[in-house]
Amino acid sequence: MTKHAGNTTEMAMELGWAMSEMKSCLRQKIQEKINGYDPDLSFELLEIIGLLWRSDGMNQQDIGRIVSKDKSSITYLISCLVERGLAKRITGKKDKRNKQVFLTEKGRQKREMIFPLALAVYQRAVGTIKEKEMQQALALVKKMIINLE
Amino acid sequence: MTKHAGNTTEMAMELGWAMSEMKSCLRQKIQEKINGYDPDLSFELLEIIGLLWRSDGMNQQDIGRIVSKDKSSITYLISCLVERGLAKRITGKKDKRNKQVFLTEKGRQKREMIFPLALAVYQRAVGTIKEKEMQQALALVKKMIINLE
DNA sequence: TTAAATTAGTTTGAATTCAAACTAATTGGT
DNA sequence: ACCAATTAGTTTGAATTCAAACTAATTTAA
Repeated sequence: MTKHAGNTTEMAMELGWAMSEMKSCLRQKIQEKINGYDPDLSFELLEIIGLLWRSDGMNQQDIGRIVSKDKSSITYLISCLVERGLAKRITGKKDKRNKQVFLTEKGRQKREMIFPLALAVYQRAVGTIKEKEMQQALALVKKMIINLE
Repeated sequence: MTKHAGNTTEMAMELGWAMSEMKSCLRQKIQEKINGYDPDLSFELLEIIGLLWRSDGMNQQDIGRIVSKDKSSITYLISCLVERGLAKRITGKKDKRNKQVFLTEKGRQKREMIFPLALAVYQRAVGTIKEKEMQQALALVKKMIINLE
């Protein structure tokens, strides 16, 4: 393998670390903001309820696919949301194996206060980055995922 | 905020998901390969010992900074490596708060077999992606991190 | 039509994670 | 010189994570 190709692989490892750092920063910043309003809502729970805020009634499998968590983790986190009265599971009529997760009224209401806080952190992360640049980074990460499959 | 800027923030969220997916894929692929040789070495432990393979004698704080894990997680993972006879802690002479983590002979030997496996997965992820493209993605993620600080 | 294979979600067990509080050591301010 | 503030790492507790095995339901193959 050429030195050139070696550099790209080296950068891929650095990208992995940078990605971990970015996720860690986002998580801390967002958690800090949420704690002021709802200390019982963790960043992990927010990832799930955030999906429901944008698309109520998703099934567990789809939720797991989007956030890339094991289905047993999804079961655990959804149970936490249910325990907190923020969501409920409804068994599918057509396929009883399927369970759709819907927001409760309380869960919907949380959106009003919490979503703008999380959004603001993402906006801050974006700063002056241009849409074209973000698009290219997204496409590259997706390409790497495809290469791994 | 303009629609344009809204799209970039939306893409930043998608980037977050894609990054989680990529990490999950890397982790599974690498773990599969390692399991054939050393089922006792998890991907998480590999992240740490991998750093030591490239830079023996790092202190715990620096290790934590690079992989973006809480210092208590670093304590836990290093203890696991020590338990497995792969690493040892040496207290710094100049600053007794500091502990450097060195590989044992056994830990060094693991590199020979394991490192190429992990490297191959990264190489596969890179595929035909060019150095310039990877560089741009890395720069963007780093910019987002800076924007969050 | 029946049975095997597959799928969606749950349970279990252990590993990994982080926040908070702690100890011990060093640094900085007076 | 002394003490407060800070730092590096550890401990504790609880949350989160995934792999494996499970149950129940659906799909596929014979």
